[in-house]
Amino acid sequence: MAGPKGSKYYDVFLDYSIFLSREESKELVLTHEQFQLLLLIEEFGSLTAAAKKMDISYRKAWELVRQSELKLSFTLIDKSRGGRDGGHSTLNPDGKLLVDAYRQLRDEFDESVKRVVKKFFQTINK
Amino acid sequence: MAGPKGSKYYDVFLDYSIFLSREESKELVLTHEQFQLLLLIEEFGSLTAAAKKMDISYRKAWELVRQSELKLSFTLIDKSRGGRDGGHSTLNPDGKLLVDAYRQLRDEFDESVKRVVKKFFQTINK
DNA sequence: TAGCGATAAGAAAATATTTACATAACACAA
DNA sequence: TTGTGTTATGTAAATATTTTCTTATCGCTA
Repeated sequence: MAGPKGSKYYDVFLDYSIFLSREESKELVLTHEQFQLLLLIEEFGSLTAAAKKMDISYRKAWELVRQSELKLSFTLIDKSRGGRDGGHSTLNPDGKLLVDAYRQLRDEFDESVKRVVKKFFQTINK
Repeated sequence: MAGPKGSKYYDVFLDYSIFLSREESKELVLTHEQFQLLLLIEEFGSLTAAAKKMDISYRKAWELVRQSELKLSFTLIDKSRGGRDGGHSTLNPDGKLLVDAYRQLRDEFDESVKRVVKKFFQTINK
């Protein structure tokens, strides 16, 4: 999925999200949304810009970052105020590592999705 | 992740959820929670039992099923009231196919997670 | 030194979600 | 014909989340 025209699954897409959680308590540590935000911060070097791209308020984006770092108990982002451009936010080395692992997993997942979807449509068309 | 003792990622787990969405509108069609519910309905043959297992109210579980079928515009579950046991809910052939695809993807994802996590800890320990 | 654009953060208002409650139908069995 | 356990569904109450507004700080630049 997405399936071929005429299939029940036309225009429907089998998708996934990646997140971090505590193994024992199952508490969410980093949601898919928080990962997306990190990717956008990396791309734009700005929390304001990332928030706009995600179509959420700056206030919410700021809270997402705050919660990410609070839950992990280490920082992911270097932030600064003032200066020529008003300030910026960039991933620190820990943030980069995490985002790199995320990207690797995403790439592997994308391949899995393709394989399984192909098999699915072979099955329902037999 | 979960990482080795002493690692920043000790007790933290890299995880995922699978869902269905509309390719163009990005509208959610079947959430992870709805997939979980289908799995439990398959296992127990009852919406009431599945709701209890998921620790949500019957009312909510019923709404999740209703929305699933509404969004897909075809049914996934055969439901009946009355009878010896009061009634039951079971997956119909479409429901079974979907749940089977879900399980296949889940199995492939689990392997991917293992691979990537291993690589991650090789990286941060070098 | 005034302005600009970004981060920082509290608080209230607006929305959305979830739970709780209530009532009913259904079909079998005792 | 009454009881039992399930599905069916509307409504109100309770919670949670998100947005909006506001005020502040920071450091370069004109």
